Amino acid sequence: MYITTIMETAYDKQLLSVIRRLIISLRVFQTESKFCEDLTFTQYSILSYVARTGSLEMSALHTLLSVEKSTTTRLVDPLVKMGYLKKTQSAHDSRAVELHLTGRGKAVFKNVQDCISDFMVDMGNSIPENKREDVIQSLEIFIRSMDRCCNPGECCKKQ
Amino acid sequence: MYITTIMETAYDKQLLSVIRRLIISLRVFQTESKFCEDLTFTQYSILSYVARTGSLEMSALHTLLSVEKSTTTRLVDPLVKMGYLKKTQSAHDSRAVELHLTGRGKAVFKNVQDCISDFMVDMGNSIPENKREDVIQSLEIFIRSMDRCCNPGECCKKQ
DNA sequence: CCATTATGGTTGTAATATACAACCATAATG
DNA sequence: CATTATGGTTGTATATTACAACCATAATGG
Repeated sequence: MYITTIMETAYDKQLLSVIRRLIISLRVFQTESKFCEDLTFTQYSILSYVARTGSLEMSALHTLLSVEKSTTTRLVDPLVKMGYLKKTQSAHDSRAVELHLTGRGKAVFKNVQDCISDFMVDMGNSIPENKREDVIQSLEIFIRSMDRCCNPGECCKKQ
Repeated sequence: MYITTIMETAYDKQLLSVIRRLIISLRVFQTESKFCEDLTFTQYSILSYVARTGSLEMSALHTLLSVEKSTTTRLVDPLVKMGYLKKTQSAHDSRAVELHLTGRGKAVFKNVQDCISDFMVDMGNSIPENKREDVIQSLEIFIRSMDRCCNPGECCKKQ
């Protein structure tokens, strides 16, 4: 009983420490790094979502990225300016905007994709082969538990 | 052989997807959320590093946080202004600044700690008990592999 | 069929996190 | 003692993001 308590405390500390280090390590994907073709990770993600579906509405995109619609506009903007994405009016809702890859967009996306893919392979390779399944699965669990417990207004804000 | 290739590709995709979702889920800790006592997660971390060591130099802190020294100054600043931290000159190096918790700082830290601790317990609880060890371990592996493969100037920037 | 409400998107404004460069003071080195 | 290195701050700039206000169009419900 006593031991359980101690171990639970230790576990919480580990969790906290892991979260801190995760945030630091994941920083590579957020600010600093223009990957290749001068795109950020998020911009690459946007291209990849559009590529995957052929044509994507802004509203779908802001759901995928989990950001405000205004932020979506601002993230997409440079991609349009650089000529990688094209905006067209949706057929069934004249308010909605559809995103498409341009010819150049496709080419650039292919490049970045290779680049990111190299990265992922590298990363995958530095995880011992027999652990890979576990790692992914654990990450899934971790993410789910974070999402479950961090509903806005709940925990930590209850006070 | 063929199957292996396919599975490796799938694995990379999973990794990519997991990274994206991690970034989104961890956002709670970064911008939005003032936890309690109007502190951000990073500010809480700073208090906790100082509390742990009793007195901490700025240079040690920017190593712990993995940020530029100028950023450290700016993160610490509000905590000093709010009267939670005190800066003193180091005894053995008159250039160096030591951080200490004030009385108020200690009280506030205690509060936030309880708050964060609740959060961690919640989070821990939403991970099935028999998976907890695995999750932590996998996260450790994941972090290590990210740090190993993302050295600045390496992968993705090679081109 | 029109009035109200909801939705999709953009723009204005602001906060935060962060880096890099320039700088000052003090230490360390040779 | 001259040069170089280190600890910290301040100036400046960029990216990410939110919220609020707004416009246009859609949907709903008397």
